[in-house]
Amino acid sequence: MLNYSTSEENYIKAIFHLQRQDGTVTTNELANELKTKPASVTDMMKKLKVKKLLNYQPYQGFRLTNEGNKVALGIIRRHRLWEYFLAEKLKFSWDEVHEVAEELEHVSNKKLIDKLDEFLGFPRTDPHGDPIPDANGKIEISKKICLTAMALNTIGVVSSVSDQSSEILELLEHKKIAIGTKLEVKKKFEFDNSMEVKIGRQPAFTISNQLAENIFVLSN
Amino acid sequence: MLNYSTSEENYIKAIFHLQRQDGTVTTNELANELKTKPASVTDMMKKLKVKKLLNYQPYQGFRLTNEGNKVALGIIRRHRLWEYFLAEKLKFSWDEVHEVAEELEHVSNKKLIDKLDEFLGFPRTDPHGDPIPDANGKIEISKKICLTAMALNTIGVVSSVSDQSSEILELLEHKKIAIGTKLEVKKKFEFDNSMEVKIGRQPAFTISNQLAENIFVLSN
DNA sequence: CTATTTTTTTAGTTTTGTCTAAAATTATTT
DNA sequence: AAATAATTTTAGACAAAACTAAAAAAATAG
Ligand SMILES: [Mn+2]
Ligand SMILES: [Mn+2]
Ligand SMILES: [Mn+2]
Ligand SMILES: [Mn+2]
Repeated sequence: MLNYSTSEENYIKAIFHLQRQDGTVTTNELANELKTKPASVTDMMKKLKVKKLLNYQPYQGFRLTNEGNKVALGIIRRHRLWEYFLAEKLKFSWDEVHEVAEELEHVSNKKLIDKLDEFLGFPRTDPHGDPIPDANGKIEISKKICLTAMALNTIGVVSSVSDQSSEILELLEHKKIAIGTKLEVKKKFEFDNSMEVKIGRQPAFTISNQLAENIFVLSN
Repeated sequence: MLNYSTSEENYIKAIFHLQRQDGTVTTNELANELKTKPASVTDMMKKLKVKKLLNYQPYQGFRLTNEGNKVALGIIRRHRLWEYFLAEKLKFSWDEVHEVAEELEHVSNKKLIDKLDEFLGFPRTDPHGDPIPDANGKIEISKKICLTAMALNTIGVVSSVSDQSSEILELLEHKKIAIGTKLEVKKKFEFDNSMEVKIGRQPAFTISNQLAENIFVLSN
């Protein structure tokens, strides 16, 4: 497998994540995700097309080819293994690991990553509950669902929070919700899509729809 | 402390190492070390001068400023900590670690490196016996000396080999010399600067000057 | 079905780091 | 000390990755 620049890798990974949700990815979407300008995206899409990582016809949006998906899974493997290493071995907290892994993921030495995987005991998920692809690029289907999608009276373990702003962290701290917290959904209100949840035997409390949309749990 | 590009860091580190030996470093020396062209070196020297990392007057060679030395020690700290991690935790052999550390050293997140240092138990030397600068950039003086500089009948522990070619490794393997081997110098010959050495109680054997110049030991 | 708005692409620059070829400077011989 | 050789710098070009402004295409509204 060839080697790609840091910039190319960041584009490839972003496309991979966006196409999970949207099928085909658009120029503006990707520019927004990578905090760059649409013109820069178009330039890179031409490059990735030449390298056969991308299906792209002008104005038609883009998807990764099979080869592109393989490359993306390699980057995600490196990212998540480093996240696990940082949290588990270096005792970083779960909200600090992403930024550092964003750089470490670009050191692409196969032996390094496979030995790291072994050293870590072949972990199945990263500190956010996302599955780690194996050495062949195989990845389990994520069991994470959004809090808004949970059935009533079922318990889920908080595994990740999509927004990483300090505002959401402040609110989560106030509500005593952290990664690992067990939440039970007791009621949902049609009017504003707010919900009441419980932690263990404590009294139920209310969560707004905006907050619930950003909380993901591993269910039963 | 500011952030520098991978390319800048590679130049800074190379100057640091060359000036240990030579006092002031020349354009050709550095070009040769970094496998680049003299014109590229001159360009970069101008940049590093503007950033006040370098004392440089055209045609006069260059030296790092105090600030430049500090930056270099930070890079060397990262490099050697990663080398230690690769050898000690991931079980890389001593001749494989350098190449990977050459990339990892450019991920410059202070917390990452200080936590890594702690995780590793604050090691004092890397797998080649070279001292690791502490978080403040303090570094012990290396006790490594060249095999050619050893006194007769003293024992030294092989700690590094400056050449890393497969040719030298083949020869070292044949002579049963590895990192950690205890060598005793028994005789030196003026004619070709070859020497006779012993490993433990085994019979003495001959080492050429070219080979001896590339072997470094920690003595008593 | 036009007209307007939004999205995307193109054209032309900029910055960083590299290179080759030529010019300038310094070092070494004779 | 002048000629020659070696080293270093400059000038000009190029590739990667970004940007701004303008043009082109697609989507949406009236
Ligand atoms: Mn990244
Ligand atoms: Mn993650
Ligand atoms: Mn390096
Ligand atoms: Mn080393």
